[in-house]
Amino acid sequence: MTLARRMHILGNQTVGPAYHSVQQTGISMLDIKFIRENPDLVKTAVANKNEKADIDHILTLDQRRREIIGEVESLKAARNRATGEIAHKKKAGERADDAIAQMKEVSLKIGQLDEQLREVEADLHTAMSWVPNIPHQSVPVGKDESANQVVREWGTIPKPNFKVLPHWEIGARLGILDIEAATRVSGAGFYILKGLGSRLERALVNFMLDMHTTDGYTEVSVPHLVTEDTMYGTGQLPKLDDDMYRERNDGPYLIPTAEVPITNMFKGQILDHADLPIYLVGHTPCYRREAGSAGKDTRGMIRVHQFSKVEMVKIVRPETGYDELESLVAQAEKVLQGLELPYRVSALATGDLSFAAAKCYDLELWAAGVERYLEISSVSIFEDFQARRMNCRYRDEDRTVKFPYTLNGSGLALARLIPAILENYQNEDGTVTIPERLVPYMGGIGKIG
RNA sequence: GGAGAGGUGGCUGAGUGGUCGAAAGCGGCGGUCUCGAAAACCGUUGUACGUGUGAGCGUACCCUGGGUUCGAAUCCCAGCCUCUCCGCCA
Repeated sequence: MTLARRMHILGNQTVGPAYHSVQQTGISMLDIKFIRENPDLVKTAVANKNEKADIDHILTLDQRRREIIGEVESLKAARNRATGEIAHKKKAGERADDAIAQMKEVSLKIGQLDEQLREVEADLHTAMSWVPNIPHQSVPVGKDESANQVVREWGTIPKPNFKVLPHWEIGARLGILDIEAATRVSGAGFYILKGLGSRLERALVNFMLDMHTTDGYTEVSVPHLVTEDTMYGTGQLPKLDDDMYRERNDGPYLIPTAEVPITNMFKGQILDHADLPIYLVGHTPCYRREAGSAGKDTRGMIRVHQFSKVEMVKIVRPETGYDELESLVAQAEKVLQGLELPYRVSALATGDLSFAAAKCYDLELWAAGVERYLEISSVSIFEDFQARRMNCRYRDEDRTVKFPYTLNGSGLALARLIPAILENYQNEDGTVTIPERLVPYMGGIGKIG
């Protein structure tokens, strides 16, 4: 299931905290000016994404905000002038009782207006935080995944002349996957890999990290616990609150993907244009409550609360953004091609697109045992949506400060990749062949069983 | 966990209630000089919001959030973070 679908299931939204540390007047996710000038375009985007942000309410608050600012700032200007005069008089040894008394009144009024402004801005910010990113014009319009478009397929789907066992069965028989033990330890929705199964996961991680770092990505090892405003920065909050684990009530969150800590490394920073593009790759566990998906994919390791994933992140100049998206997809595909696993690439429809994404490709690979396509990678571009939320900028050659584009893509998710290998590389005698490129990473072992 | 010190512009670092968005230096940018470069010298150099067609004008920002005051980088309170020492520990 995509992030988008998971979010739709969540439904009821509660108003989250104010995310003060990132909050800045006027900057939220979309530029308030953009909403002001293109209300209909934004409304259409909200509808196409099956979201329900109230744009008219935002416009009203924005109008009110500017009215108050006009009023309070002229009062402040007057006060600043008077204050300068008072200072002058005091210095000259004169009294300034009248002016001080007068300014006392003015300051009181300013305090009241500031309070009103604070409230309006808090409301505005909350409302803005629920406005999703606008889909790119190339994204197919459609209410759900049925409108997704397959853009290409690679490899041929094998048609074995024997019954391929689902991964949980072959895994159990080979003694490399122990779902029961995982349930004993942690409850439903976990997996334990043993022996060559665990070795296989490690081999895959190393294979992928080696490939990506060879291709110019810098490997990072990041925290799995992050603050609330970090979650806000990449767009998980406020919307996905119910789908994430959290340490107590106001403690840090467990990351649902390495995208979160890696992208937020640049939160609040002004990068130099020479630093761009930034390519990073990291391997972390991903923790997901999977709230709302109870009863789906209950068997095996397809849908679990914790899984391992290699994630790629890019921070790039806006003008290169969509080229970077294509090369990022290609990078994820390269892993599957290296493992000789057949897959297809789909462009997600507007209704299947995640809250923060402008465009997204899913890589789905065929799993012979469960006889269906599994989403193994999601490659997205967020344009400047995340950069705005994080307040991450870069200084361009002309010295102006701009928002970069951010992208990320799985490269890849282990809890989908391992089942695919166990099923697609399964032999009639119940053994599993190791993909050729992986054999060196398996210490020369070419077959399990 | 205990005890101290501290968080100022891209960086270093002054500033302890009043024309302070903030000295100075470094760095950056522009210029003079040069065949070119370095050095030297001169000039310039924050971000956001509001307003205006525009030059501009106004407001806010010295970790964050409150408070005191006619007026806060400067005083008070809370929080976050950093550093040093002690203790504990993978």
